[in-house]
Amino acid sequence: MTTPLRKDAARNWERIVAVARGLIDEGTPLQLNDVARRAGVGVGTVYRHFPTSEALLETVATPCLEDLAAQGEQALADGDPWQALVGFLAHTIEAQVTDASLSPVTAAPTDALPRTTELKLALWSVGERLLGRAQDAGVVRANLTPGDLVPLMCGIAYAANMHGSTPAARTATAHRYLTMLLEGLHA
Amino acid sequence: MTTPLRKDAARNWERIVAVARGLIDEGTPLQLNDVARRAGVGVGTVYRHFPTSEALLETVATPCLEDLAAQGEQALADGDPWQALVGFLAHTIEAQVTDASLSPVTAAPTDALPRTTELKLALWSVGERLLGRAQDAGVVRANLTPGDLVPLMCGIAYAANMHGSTPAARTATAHRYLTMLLEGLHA
Amino acid sequence: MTTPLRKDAARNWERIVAVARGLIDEGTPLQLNDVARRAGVGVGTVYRHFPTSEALLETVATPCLEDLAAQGEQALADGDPWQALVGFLAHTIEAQVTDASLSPVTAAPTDALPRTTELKLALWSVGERLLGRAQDAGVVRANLTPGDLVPLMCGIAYAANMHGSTPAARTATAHRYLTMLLEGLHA
Amino acid sequence: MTTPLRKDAARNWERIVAVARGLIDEGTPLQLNDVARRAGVGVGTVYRHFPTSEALLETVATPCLEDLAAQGEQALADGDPWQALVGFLAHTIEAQVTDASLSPVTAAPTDALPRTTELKLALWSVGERLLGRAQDAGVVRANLTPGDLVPLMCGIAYAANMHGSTPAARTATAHRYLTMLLEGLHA
DNA sequence: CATGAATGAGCCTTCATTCAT
DNA sequence: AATGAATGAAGGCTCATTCAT
Repeated sequence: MTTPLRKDAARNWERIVAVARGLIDEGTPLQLNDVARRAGVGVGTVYRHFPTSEALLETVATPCLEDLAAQGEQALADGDPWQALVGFLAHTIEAQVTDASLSPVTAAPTDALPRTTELKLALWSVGERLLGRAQDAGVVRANLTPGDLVPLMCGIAYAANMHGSTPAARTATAHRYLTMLLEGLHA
Repeated sequence: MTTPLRKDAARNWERIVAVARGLIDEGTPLQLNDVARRAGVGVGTVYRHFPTSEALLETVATPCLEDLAAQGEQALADGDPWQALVGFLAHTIEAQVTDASLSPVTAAPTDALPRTTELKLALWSVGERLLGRAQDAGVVRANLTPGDLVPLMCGIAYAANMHGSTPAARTATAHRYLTMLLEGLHA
Repeated sequence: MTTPLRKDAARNWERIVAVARGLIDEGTPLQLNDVARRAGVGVGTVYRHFPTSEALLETVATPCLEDLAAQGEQALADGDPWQALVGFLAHTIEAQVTDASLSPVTAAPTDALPRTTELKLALWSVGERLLGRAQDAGVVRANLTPGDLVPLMCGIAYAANMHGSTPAARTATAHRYLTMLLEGLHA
Repeated sequence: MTTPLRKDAARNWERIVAVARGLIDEGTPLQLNDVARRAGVGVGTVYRHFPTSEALLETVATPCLEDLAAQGEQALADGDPWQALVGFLAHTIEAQVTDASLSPVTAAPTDALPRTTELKLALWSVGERLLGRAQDAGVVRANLTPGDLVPLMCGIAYAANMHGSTPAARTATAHRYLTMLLEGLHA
């Protein structure tokens, strides 16, 4: 139940997040001073909205995480447990490879924003359920546990990022690696 | 044709590398000033031996890389192409997961020491030959290329590090992930 | 269109420039750390106001350069072309000999502040016009070009500084040397 | 009465001076470590021969100073006092403009080597005698004192160095400036 | 709420000089 | 005599964070 922001405060918030998004996309390290300057806003303002750079980073990543969670929920409605799981995982790594804000957030052992923790849990839970369904249906081996999903997706994204230099190449490689892995898991 | 170091210089070199090894193991960032202080040596001495922290890092990583390369060569002598490849890859991720100096060196697009480049190339070449043999023998699918090996090993190590907190757990997980992947690649 | 500084910022700015002025006068090399300490200000503050020591040096020199430029403009109003030129040149070397911030700025092939470049150009232009008038009036030989003025003034200042140790002696010597030179140029 | 150097020591001495000469010519700052490395000699050796970089610099400058002193002595034999003085001064600035080791030595208020002091005095004395002869002969105004000669030559060299970028241009300019000055002094 | 000036710890690096070998 | 490793003071600069305005 957050108090709605004043109109000008909201505008600043938007600007800051937009600038941060841009910096992350171009691989520039997130420095709050820098963000403030580019957003045409005082440092203090940035600090008020985002006490740490992690908070800002997580804010940038949030929409993408929400998207993934939503897609996971939809996947649960899919009649084919195998397709549902595979589709969800494919979405996941694609996001990881495409959106540079994701890896650091996923890898961080601790979160700056409660919302991030919430979303991570949600994703974990969706994965668990999708995996459970698939294993119950006998289409995925038993030696894969819910806790493996996130690390494996991150690992594949990491590998794909090492391999390819253009976003397109990275996406293609990520899918290839995912397929290899899934073939080893398909029962 | 490196001139052998004077005895005192050698002692300092050893100390510095040992301190660096310790810092890396405990996850402390490698700062040359810090290294100097802990090694009980002037900053200048560290800089004389290692012009950059990358050079020091690579020096720490070198023995491990040499080991891997040697094991790879031995694997080539193995009569079973599948076992040879699998064994080599297992050694590789185990090293990555065990020795914190390895990942940054492997991931770096450029090397500080020529020796590092040499070793990386050697490892790449060994991997290529082991993979080639296995594919020629028809035991590994064709959709895996030599260029995939390094990224995949790094990715698995990354995943295993995310998953487990103790070295032992990480090693076990890494092996499990490798096995999953290999099952998908076994022809 | 410079935004006027906040009151406290302005006070720091003044302090810093004052300290720099003092250091230059006593021949101490300008080191921003040192300036900060003496001004009772954080290093960062100095760096915020003056990104390099050259910028600070030029800031110190600016008022003097502005003065010279103004005097040059006034000289252009003088009815006697010879007196106008001589007067301007006399002011110039006097300044060079008196104010230690000037020589390094004049000698530098490149400027840190746009304002400095502006002022140098203005001075060059005034000199050119004064010389042109004098040559047109036939009171100065033709073998002197506008480009000679700055080097010659600097050279005379340099010579006067070598010769005398007290400011007064240096000023006197500078005038004497200027006179010698002008006698060789008077037509 | 210096003890003659051992043959190898002499060879090192030569090498060091030659390297220093080169560095000065190319405008590189004289750092004894650097000199040692380039000369293929230990730092200690350089320090043994030249306790400070000034000593080395002066050693490099010495032959040129000796040359000037010799030319001054010859000039004293010239029947024409004006020509003798002018020729000597011309040689002097030409040397200053051509040989980068000279200005710092001439400008330094204190010398590292006794030989340097000796040579400076000799030059001063020659100048004084040449000037005296010319003033006695009534061809040079009285308002020029012996103590002015060195500063003026240095000042002209300084001016010429500011003006021209190639050695040839600098030499030409230096002569032009000298001529201007002499015209003002010719009686 | 917003601003952005100020802070200063902290890291990096160079270089003159010494001294054990 | 020569060597060159070692030293560490000294200076340069950045950046996360605070707080007066």
